[in-house]
Amino acid sequence: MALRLFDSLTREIRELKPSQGDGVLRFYNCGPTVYAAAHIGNFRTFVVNDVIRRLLDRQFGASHVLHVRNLTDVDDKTIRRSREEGRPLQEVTRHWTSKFHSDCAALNCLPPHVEPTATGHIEEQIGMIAALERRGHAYRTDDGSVYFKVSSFPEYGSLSRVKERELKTGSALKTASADADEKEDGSDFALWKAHKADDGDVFWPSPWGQGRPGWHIECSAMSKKHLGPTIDLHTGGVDLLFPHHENEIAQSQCCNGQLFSHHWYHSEHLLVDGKKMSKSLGNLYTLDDLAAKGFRPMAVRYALLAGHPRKQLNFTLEALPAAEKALTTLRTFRDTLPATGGDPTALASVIAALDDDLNTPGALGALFTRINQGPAGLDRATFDETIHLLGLVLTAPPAAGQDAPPHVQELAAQRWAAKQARDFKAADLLRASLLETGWTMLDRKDGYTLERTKR
RNA sequence: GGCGCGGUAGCCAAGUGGUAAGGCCGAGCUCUGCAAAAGCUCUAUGCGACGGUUCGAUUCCGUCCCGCGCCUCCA
Repeated sequence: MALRLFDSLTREIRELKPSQGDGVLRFYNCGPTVYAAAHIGNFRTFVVNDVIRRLLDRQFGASHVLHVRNLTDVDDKTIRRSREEGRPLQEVTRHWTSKFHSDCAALNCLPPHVEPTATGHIEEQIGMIAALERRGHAYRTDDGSVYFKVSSFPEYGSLSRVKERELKTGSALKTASADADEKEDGSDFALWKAHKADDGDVFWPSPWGQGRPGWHIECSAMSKKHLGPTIDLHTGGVDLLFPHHENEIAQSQCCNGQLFSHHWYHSEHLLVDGKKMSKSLGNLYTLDDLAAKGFRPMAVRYALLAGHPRKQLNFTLEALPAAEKALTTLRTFRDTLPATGGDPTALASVIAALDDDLNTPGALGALFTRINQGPAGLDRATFDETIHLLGLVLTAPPAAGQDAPPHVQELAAQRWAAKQARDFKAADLLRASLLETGWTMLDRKDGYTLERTKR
């Protein structure tokens, strides 16, 4: 079995394979803008990409996969944040980069092999822009900015079919961006942005004067530097399809004179309560928000994988208890398995679902279907190997109740004593008293634990 | 207005031209004094509506209704 993924460019499901002689699969995944804590919608994309990475590792061997995921550490949002907080840009982006890393680790996402930053590749970006200018694909404006001339690239729009829509709607597409006046054409986009007062001390020297790179060029430059001019797979969220990826194709191909990426994959958005997340709707969650409600990151990961990656997934808080329960079932089942000696192909149906355009809900369904047939013929090695592809970690939730207040501890001790004395009437009364304090006593084999009463 | 996606049980969600995976919830049962945990069983004559193609459609085609996303720097 080989991994087949939908390709946004050709709009068909195609097998992934390395295009170059060294057999290395070159994989570029558009990363986050580090100006705030990433929300679970962002993480849907990163978790999905993590599963892709794991499947690629499995298929081609970990040493034959090169995974690059960038950090956007300079743009309007990061600069605005820096100014609002009165802190240097680097300090802000370093902080949120670190937060992103710890969140990724909590979600058990494998780190990419290279994690380049936009500010770390200013030279490369300037080099590409200069090359585009030389080749007649870019032009300067009076304020010292440089724009990509979309009309110079006839294939522009092939990914998003933006041309079709423009032909039909004519002038219906309004250009709302602030720099519209400077552009020759509404579809042109910034490669280099001249320094403005709002940028403060964020600028670099360039052949066009002080300024900073446009957003799209960073991915073209970093991808080229770390993976070469032609890559095998480029991914991101659907919202990046246009204009970001469309612009990347234009820049890279006009600059390098060769195909940019053999395969494009876009994961769909996560909706919360039926709507796209937004602060104004109050339905935007970060991992910390959910942790505060008592949900572990692994439950979030499970919930994110419970929907098909190319379909909008409607996330609700109710999904998390369901995910926790499902993880418990998986863990409990795993513990009944012998270490080895089972059929190594026992879970082939799970892997087949993943290989078939990353059907994660189908894979989970296949997994539970097999589990419901009982443990016979399955061993832990095979089970773990399969679970590893999904990146699920099946450790038990931390024991709750150690922080019970003294009077609760006292009641519990009394009840335990009553039970040992087989005075069940007293024991039941004490259990009722405990419930009133908001705690539940769970009898174990050789003792008991205390948990906050659920609901 | 354009482009794209979706409407499957209380909730979430796969899937197929041949008669509906799975998870959660709920119900019953087993086992533990009780409770919890765990295990077992059950839960859509039905897949937005109406037409069409077909021996047969939830699955293909058409129309309609509803929801969602994108349309210049949002994963």
